[in-house]
Amino acid sequence: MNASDLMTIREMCDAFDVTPRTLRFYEAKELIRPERQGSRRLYSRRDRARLKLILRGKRFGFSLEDIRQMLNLYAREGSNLAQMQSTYDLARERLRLMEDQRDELEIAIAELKAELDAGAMMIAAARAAD
Amino acid sequence: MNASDLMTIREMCDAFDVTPRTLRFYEAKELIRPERQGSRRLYSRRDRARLKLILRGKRFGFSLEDIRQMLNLYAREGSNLAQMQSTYDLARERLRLMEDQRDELEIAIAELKAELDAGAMMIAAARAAD
DNA sequence: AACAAAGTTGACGTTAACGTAAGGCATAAC
DNA sequence: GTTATGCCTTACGTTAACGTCAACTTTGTT
Repeated sequence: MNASDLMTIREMCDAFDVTPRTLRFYEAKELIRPERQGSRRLYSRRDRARLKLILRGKRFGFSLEDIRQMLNLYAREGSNLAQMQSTYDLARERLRLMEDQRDELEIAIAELKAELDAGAMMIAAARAAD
Repeated sequence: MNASDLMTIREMCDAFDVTPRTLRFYEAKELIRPERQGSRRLYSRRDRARLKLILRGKRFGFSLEDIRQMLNLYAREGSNLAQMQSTYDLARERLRLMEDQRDELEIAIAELKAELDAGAMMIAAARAAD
């Protein structure tokens, strides 16, 4: 990080634990827009903030396309009510999906555990009969 | 289901809520082996049992390849200790993965909820200032 | 000047689990 | 006999998020 607060692609990769390919990919998908010094990309503080949001979105299970839309809404006019609302709705929907997924997972875990208990008994039986 | 207990592909689809493509795909992947009457597939009780196991495996998050191996182990010699053990190990590993996934999901849900609460307040504020 | 290190732009490859035609028998109904 | 189904095989298409070259240009180092 130099005086003007700009970072090279490698510094970004080290800082956020991503590959150059990933950063270029996000740029191609219009999720970030680093400035250029000649042909080299230089990432500003703002770019880093966006990347943070992107990575967080991914942890939440949003697709890059979802994230792009939310970022654009966010950026265009921070105070547009309708846009904030639609971002909000999107997030709520995602939350429901995540909760459903968690519930299904919980059920599957319980079932698999039961299965394993039964299987463990069968293995023990086979071993005993050996 | 006729006298000999065999079902056509369509009956199978209706019974298990899958598409013909799916059944043929599973067959190509050597997960099921329906007999033929001419070129037509006919599914036996045994095939249905396997399909049940396949679908259950999918709910557990196993890949078709995992499932294939487990079915083969299961079928070859029901009482081979080493084989049962490896199936068991695979299942235990999968269980761990599922539990990890559930935990991460739980965290992400909590984070997203917090985010939404904050967002809700901002929207409310914007609406009030409107 | 010469060479290595870092960055750039294409562009094809990967993975899983099917979807989706396209074109062709075959059997069942009318 | 012919239309209407139903089934068959073959094979390319799909989706997401990058990975993995290849072939250059640019920059830094000695």
